[in-house]
Amino acid sequence: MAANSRLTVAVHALTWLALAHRRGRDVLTSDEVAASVNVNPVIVRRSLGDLRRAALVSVRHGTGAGWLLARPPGEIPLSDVYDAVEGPPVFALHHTEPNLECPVGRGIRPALSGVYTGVHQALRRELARTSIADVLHRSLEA
Amino acid sequence: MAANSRLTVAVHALTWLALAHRRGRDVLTSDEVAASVNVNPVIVRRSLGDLRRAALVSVRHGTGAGWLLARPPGEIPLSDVYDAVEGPPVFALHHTEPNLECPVGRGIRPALSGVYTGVHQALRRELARTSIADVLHRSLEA
DNA sequence: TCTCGTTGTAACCGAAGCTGTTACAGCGAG
DNA sequence: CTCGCTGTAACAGCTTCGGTTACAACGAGA
Repeated sequence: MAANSRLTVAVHALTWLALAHRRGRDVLTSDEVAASVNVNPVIVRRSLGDLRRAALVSVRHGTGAGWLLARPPGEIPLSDVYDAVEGPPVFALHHTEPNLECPVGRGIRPALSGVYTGVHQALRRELARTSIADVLHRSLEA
Repeated sequence: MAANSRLTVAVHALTWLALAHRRGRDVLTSDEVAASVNVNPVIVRRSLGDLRRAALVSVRHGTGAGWLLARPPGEIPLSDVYDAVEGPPVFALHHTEPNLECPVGRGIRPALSGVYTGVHQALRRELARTSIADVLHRSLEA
């Protein structure tokens, strides 16, 4: 379980909220979401907490508490979900400074930095092509 | 040091080999490469070992041993380097099977799998736009 | 055939991240 | 005031990664 499943958990939770909304149940508790994703409720709360900070979901306290979508599912691109839950970038530069007496060591960091920025943008652009509504639609037709 | 710097190390090593070749020194030892990247020589050997398996570099044993590029640097796109050294994909699906009694749990895995495949292809397409020769050129002009 | 420098790996350590779990304070509708 | 759920801290277990040491394998040259 090395690779990140955070985006998967967040998308699953949002998709489940979208389906519940379509069925007339706006509010779901983290236990209900956790039962579908099949992870611990605390994981769901951590994930939905990130999404709340990004204003993708709202939370209700007190009796009848739970989570609900803050936007229509068609207006939630996966790139927004990625920005909300994903931390460090895909590739890292050197963790120890390269040898600056070597011409390559001096100039390679800005060169690679530009490449990695382009990769990150391409990744977000690809994720932006799909919305939560798309994921829900494709999940139901399977 | 969470994120992967494996691609960075491999590209740095190949770029350094390319510059050495241009200066008339075809063969470099892993100690020489490690001195520029500023990492342990074993890390370099592990990385160059991956690149050798992908036929991007050749190795010479015995006296005057070391590594040399197996292709002109202009014909080594970073996507090939990525394929050679990078292991698991960027995103992971659920590590525990989602609840199959939920409609979302049943259909979301193929839906997300398609999205992640598209992201992976976009990432490789972006990396393919840059070659080792490009990285060397941009490093020297900095 | 012997020497010697380098490659190629295996084994282990420490640090860091992610999931999973328990525990508990905070909140608010009723 | 009660009660259910949120929000978060703290800790354990697992995995990955870089770092390091150690050693067998290899081959050009003497």
